Amino acid sequence: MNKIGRPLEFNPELAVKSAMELFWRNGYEATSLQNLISSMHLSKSSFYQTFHSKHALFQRCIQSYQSMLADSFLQQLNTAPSSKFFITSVFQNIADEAAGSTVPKGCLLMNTANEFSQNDPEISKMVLSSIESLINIFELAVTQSQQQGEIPIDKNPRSTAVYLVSSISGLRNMIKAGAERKTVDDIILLTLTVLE
Amino acid sequence: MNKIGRPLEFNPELAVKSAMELFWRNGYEATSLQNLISSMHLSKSSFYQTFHSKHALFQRCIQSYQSMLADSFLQQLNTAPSSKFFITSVFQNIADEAAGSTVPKGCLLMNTANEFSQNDPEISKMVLSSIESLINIFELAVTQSQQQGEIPIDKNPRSTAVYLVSSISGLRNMIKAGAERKTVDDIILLTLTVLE
DNA sequence: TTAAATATGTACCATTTGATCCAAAAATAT
DNA sequence: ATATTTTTGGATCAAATGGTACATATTTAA
Repeated sequence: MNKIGRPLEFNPELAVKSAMELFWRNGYEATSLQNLISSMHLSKSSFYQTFHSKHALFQRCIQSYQSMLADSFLQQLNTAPSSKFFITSVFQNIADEAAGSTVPKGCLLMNTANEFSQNDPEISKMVLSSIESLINIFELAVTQSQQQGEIPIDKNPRSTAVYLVSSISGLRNMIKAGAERKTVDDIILLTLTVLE
Repeated sequence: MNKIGRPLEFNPELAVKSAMELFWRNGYEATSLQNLISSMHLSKSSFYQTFHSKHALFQRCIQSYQSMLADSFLQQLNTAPSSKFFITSVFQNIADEAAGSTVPKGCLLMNTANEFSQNDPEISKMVLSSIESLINIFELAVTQSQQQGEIPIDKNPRSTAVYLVSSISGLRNMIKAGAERKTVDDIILLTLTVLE
């Protein structure tokens, strides 16, 4: 199947990525079409022809975010010295958000859950299933870590994974709220005692 | 000092309360002036004369929310059979959000931290100090509970309080995301093991 | 009863919102 | 070179945004 007609002057994947950055940083409502087409470097007509609507683009961004995050986690898990090391390093990386100079963005999935709550069925469904897939990764990590003798065998992997994801969400909230580094470290310390 | 002129036809306190409900449920951006004056039952001119701007009203709502929540917590803490009972019942009450038929609203303070992140200095400051005051209540509860012999004396009250607030925030996020009741219960169970 | 003070309703404001339309430009395949 | 296909820029859209102006209504104090 050959391409016909004038080719795109922009990279849709890259455009989605910069849109995702905007939504991630500012949320759905607070991101205007102007903001989007400016940072995506495309015209309004190209925008609508390619992405159909702000809402549709947002869904695409959520999916892009979810797969980006899942890939990153799985890669980290595979290359970590141990599965428990992976878990702790996830928390440590988040803590660095609190120390960083840039405005903390949190997690796009949780931000979206927060902004939309259950008011947009389509979005809700995507967010929930995305979070579910992240939970699965942590469940895998916990199970592996138990096999590696780092986490007591009596802990339920699924429950532990859900707890970790919930904790991460809370931690990022605290960071967004402006919690100091010490506070963040205290939270992480206590959170991880559950794995012992 | 006598009142002069035509008296108000509405109760400002009550109006703030219904505005707070809206902001709580939908967030700042997604709540329009139309939404506000409709549910507050007042005209645009009365709105601006009394509350000056959407932004100013929002700040007032945050303050109202914070004192409402603090009062409620302190009252619950004082009437609870034990301080640890207070802590666990806070989590149980939140869990009921997940079972309830209404759309979960989360916590206005955390919702706001999430929506604004660090982009509005005035709001940020208010949110952070409000959260701080909630942390203090939990710190008091932990200290009392330690004196009552329910929580090990080696736990740091402040760290534990911060952990609890962070956990609550995460839990409410999960509920907003649509987590099932069983998932919510699992999270709570693990979260509270830190107090043992 | 009159003057001062305040509240209210209506009309209005510029700006921004997300979205559409269409003519012109550009690239490909034949 | 031409027909086809597609992109692009700019004009335009109605609706909604937060906010203001002002004349009118209503109440109080003197």
